[in-house]
Amino acid sequence: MNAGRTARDRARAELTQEIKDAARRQLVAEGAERLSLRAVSRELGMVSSALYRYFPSRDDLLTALIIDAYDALGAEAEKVGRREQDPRSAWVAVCHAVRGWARSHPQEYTLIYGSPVAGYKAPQTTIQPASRVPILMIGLLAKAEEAGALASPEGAREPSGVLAEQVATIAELAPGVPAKVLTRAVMAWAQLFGLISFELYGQLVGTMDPADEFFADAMEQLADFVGLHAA
Amino acid sequence: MNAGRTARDRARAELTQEIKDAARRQLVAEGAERLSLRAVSRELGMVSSALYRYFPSRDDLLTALIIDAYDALGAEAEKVGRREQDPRSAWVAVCHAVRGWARSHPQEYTLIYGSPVAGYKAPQTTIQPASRVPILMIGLLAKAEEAGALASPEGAREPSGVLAEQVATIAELAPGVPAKVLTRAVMAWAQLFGLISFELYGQLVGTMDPADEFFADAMEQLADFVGLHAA
DNA sequence: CGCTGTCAAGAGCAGTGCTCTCGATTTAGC
DNA sequence: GCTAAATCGAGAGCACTGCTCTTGACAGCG
Repeated sequence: MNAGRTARDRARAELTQEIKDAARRQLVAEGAERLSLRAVSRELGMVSSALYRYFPSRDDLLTALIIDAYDALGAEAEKVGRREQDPRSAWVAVCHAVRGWARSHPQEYTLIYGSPVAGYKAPQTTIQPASRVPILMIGLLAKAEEAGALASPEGAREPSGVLAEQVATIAELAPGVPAKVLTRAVMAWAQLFGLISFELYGQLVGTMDPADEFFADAMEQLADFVGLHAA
Repeated sequence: MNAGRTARDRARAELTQEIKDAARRQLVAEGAERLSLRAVSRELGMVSSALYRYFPSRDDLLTALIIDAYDALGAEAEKVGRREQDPRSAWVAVCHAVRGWARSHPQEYTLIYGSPVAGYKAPQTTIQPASRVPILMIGLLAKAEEAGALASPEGAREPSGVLAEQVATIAELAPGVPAKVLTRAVMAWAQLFGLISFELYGQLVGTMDPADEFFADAMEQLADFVGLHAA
């Protein structure tokens, strides 16, 4: 469990964590674009230039927070998903868990699923933690398929051309799941985040807000849509 | 067409428009949060403090741009919608128009449908232009219903409780359209913007990107989903 | 003509990200 | 154990930002 060999290494690791924690507090309180290195350094009682020994730029600090946020959401979703036996229940529970996490961590949600921070270019290191939840949900479809509890959607066209190739890359994660289900899964994925973003950013005010019942209804319909049988 | 009576009034109206135009250029080039009053004033050859005679704050300038963006998208969608006879074709065409506008005006799209700018609170004046597109799409459903071309979705539960009340407020815009269709319409609305945001913000990279075929397929399925018959 | 309201300009405040230099301290190699 | 190298926090400074306040000039109206 010894993080580093020398005292300096340990101190560095600890301080790095403290910086991230202070930055996260600021993020939660003020939002991503108001996250200020100088304010973080003030909170830690150090001078602003010292921060640059730990994070080369503000964007790098943001990247660290982004990865942490993806991992936190991924861990939460996986935990909830494991609790359910039946794939459909797990799918619906994961959807509700994602919404719950987004509502209790709106700034972190915005950081990863909102519009990108100006001038910020996400590095490759974020895509692995970013794919935890989608992989989890695709996995649930595969599990349902194995159990024979996945219906192939009616009326949907069989993907062809470029779309068929794209679906094929996803299909590697879920052998046996029909292509028509996979395109619907991506639709469902976007639907989930569209609804959450609308709710969080006030686009539903005046109509479906508060959205608890509407969201629950939508998630049931979405589970039907991707072919998950009701238990 | 005379904007103001005195020369001063006319100059003021012109300058206000010039400020908005310069600000929009900056928005397109740099993004909303990098929009700088000082840079706008530099471009116009005036001093920064003079801008405050026209827009009391940066947020007020943003509000003006937001309203313009909503109106531009709304006008575009309405134009495309009018070109189509059949409600389903119009619905699908409007969806594609929204995506097209978003792709050609990503910063303006982000301004109105992305995560809110930090500390910015949208004033009431934005909600009327914001509702042009949803009202248009609900109207298409009502038109289809009148023509007897709207199928009531199977498998969907009839809304009850709070949800039923919420749907009732929407139903005033679309008399005759079944409640089950209206909840699906809101889902479709969120689906559309979820997909566009995913595409714009790189969440589809590695899977469905480029998204043209996928988007087209999704929109057809979505039209089915809300009960619009294929022509 | 003179008053009043409007205007652009400029200085200034408090804040930002980031760079560079400067001693002090710790680590690592011999 | 001693020295050279790496690392560290501190501080000054640059080029920005939104915004406020004051000042002096000008236009419009009675």
